[in-house]
Amino acid sequence: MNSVHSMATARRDRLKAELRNEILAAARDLFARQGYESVSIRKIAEKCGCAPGTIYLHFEDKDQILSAICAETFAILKQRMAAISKDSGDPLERLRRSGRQYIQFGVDHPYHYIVTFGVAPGAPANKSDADHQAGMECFQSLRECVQSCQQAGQLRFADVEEVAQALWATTHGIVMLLITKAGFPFVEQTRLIETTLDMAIEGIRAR
Amino acid sequence: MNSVHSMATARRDRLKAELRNEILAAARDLFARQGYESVSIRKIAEKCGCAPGTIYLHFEDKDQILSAICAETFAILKQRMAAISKDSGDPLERLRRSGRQYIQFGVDHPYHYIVTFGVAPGAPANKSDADHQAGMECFQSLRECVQSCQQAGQLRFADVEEVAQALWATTHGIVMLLITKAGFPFVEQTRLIETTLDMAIEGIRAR
DNA sequence: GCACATAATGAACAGTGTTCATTCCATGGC
DNA sequence: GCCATGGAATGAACACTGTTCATTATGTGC
Repeated sequence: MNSVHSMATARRDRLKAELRNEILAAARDLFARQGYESVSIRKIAEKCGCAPGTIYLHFEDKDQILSAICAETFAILKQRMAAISKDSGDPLERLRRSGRQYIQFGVDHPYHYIVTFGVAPGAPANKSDADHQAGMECFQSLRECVQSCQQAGQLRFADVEEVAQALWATTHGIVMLLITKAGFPFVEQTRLIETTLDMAIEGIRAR
Repeated sequence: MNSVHSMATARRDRLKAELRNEILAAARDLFARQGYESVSIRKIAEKCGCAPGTIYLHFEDKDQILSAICAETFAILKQRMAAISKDSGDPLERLRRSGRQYIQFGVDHPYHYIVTFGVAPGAPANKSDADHQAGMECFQSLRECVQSCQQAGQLRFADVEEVAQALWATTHGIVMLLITKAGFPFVEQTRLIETTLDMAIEGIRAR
């Protein structure tokens, strides 16, 4: 074979990519239904009709499967956040929508959120840089929203970075609470989220 | 033996409680250092010099060990929070001190905090009632602080529970961020904490 | 038809949480 | 002192986990 891009090679690659997608689809469904820890490689293999070992031809390890799913999902979040940050209208209201979007995303995709933002401190070397990169890009949109609020003179604070980080803490906090303390008798979720957003927005608004 | 409370029985009970505490101590240390998932029953058993099976004479399962540790941490925090909630002075300022104390506790005891508040999701049917109870009691002080703010007419919101939970989310968020994202280029820590507290307090203050 | 490269396999390995028949041993009665 | 008793401790065993790797199958190019 003198060419790397023969007809047959292309076909093989397509088939390989197909199985990869089947594995991802199976894993996505099982993770969402039963949680990451409860889903074994063998369960994923069975669901997509291949042997356990085969999965390791497509993914380095179990974590990489979750990472791949996260990458997909976070691409969506990044897109939504970026879209909002480019909207017109009152900057503070844009900031509120941005926060709402962020929180909603975390609540809707708890496992993806945990992997990217909720890693334990003791873990050595932790997750891949790609995971962090995706998360940081989402934060950038929030930063831009705060920036435009300040430029419109609507901020009570001088330091944009400071406010952006405080807002991140707030939204991150409510997501983590709702995710990890699901058993706690929280007030109705939407109402709690709106109150938190209101508190945060009114807390940074210029007087 | 005609009495259930003989001298010998008391001694046996004391020895049993001692081993229980040794197991807890070993588990607390290992969980904090390596994380819940990475610590096996056998590792705990080895560290406190007993057989794996012995642990199941003192705890129903691995989750129950974590629950017991969480209870301890809740107790410490509850004590500190309760002390502040009984202080005198401006209610909103008391609330600010309360939040500061909570955040400081988390930052000072990152591993305990993580073990108690940062557990992964997906737990089937979630935690025991004992965990809920401990959490409620700990949260009660914050609730009381918010309550007295409202009674003093200093609250912009009507629902005390709602505000208390939103404040919890905010403080929890900054603790988790500072702990789990230690590598992120945060603004100077004290300044970030004070800004966040300021944002929250000003966000709920009556106009 | 044959050789070759790659994909797929599934048994095997070291680990996990948990169980349970067995052993140990301090205690109480004689 | 000796023995029976009952709870505490054991550790082998079970069914599972993520992961590896020698082996097998399969589609491709000549």
